[in-house]
Amino acid sequence: MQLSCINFIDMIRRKTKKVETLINLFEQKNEALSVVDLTNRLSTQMNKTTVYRILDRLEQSGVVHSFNDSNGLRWYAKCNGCSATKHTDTHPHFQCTDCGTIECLSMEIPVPSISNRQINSVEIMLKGTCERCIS
Amino acid sequence: MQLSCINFIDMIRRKTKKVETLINLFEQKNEALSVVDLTNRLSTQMNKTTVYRILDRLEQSGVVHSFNDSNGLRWYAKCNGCSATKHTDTHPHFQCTDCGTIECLSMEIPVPSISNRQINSVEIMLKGTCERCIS
DNA sequence: AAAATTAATGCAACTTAGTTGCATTTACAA
DNA sequence: TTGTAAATGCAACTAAGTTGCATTAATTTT
Ligand SMILES: [Mn+2]
Ligand SMILES: [Mn+2]
Ligand SMILES: [Zn+2]
Ligand SMILES: [Zn+2]
Repeated sequence: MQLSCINFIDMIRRKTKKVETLINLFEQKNEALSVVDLTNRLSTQMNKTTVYRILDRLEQSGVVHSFNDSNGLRWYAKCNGCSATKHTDTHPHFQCTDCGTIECLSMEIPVPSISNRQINSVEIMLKGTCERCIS
Repeated sequence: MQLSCINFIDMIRRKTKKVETLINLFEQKNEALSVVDLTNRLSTQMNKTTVYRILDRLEQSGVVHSFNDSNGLRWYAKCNGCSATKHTDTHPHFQCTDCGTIECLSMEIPVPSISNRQINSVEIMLKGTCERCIS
């Protein structure tokens, strides 16, 4: 956990305090974080533009990857084994329609190829009710 | 083609000229249409608010379904065998990162269930280069 | 250590997709 | 024809995300 965090910092240009703050949030749980949530939670510590830019840098470094949910909001989740040059972690996500939480799933979902088309990435979002909201 | 179009109109409350215009656009190709594109193309024929509202009604009627692409734009595509009460057509989509076009795919991609979670829908987006842009 | 360079940040203004309220018009039924 | 409910237009609004530019902080060079 702590080790991978250090690896993360190695990938980006400057390991500032604010960058560390962002990375630590992603280390805590195996959940994605929405930018709206992050800018709110960090509003006293840094400007929202800074949040956007740090997330952008983290993505380019292969630390996190981004996607949009069906409400049009942008989310980020930590990558597993990606780098600045190789973004290969395309795990599926699960969003609870009750609480909005997005979990990162470790399952592999095989996708068939399509003739005459080049598939570069696959985004899979399962939607339903999460463990907490189901009971 | 023409028959299914008539079925479509039966599902919604009033078959106005503008509603027919929208439905006809979806009948033409097996491609999804972005709301931004639609409001632009129809800007001389109807207000953008009307476009949004008609699409909303068409979705509630089971004529089309909506989703968001990774650029945060909302898209609509025609449903296959859905109704106001049963939205079961969850076909995957393919978006070309060159031209932006989104195709509806007829393939079935099996998704495993997750313990302690209720999966209600699955959204799958393949990204890459389409037939036209690949050559 | 001081100066020079480069990256990171804050702030305000901006862009734009999508929504809302309300007045008006159109469609349909009584 | 009259009454009622749905559909539409228009303007104002909301909010996520972006951009430009001045300032600050970190790193490198001398
Ligand atoms: Mn990744
Ligand atoms: Mn459907
Ligand atoms: Zn939940
Ligand atoms: Zn293309």
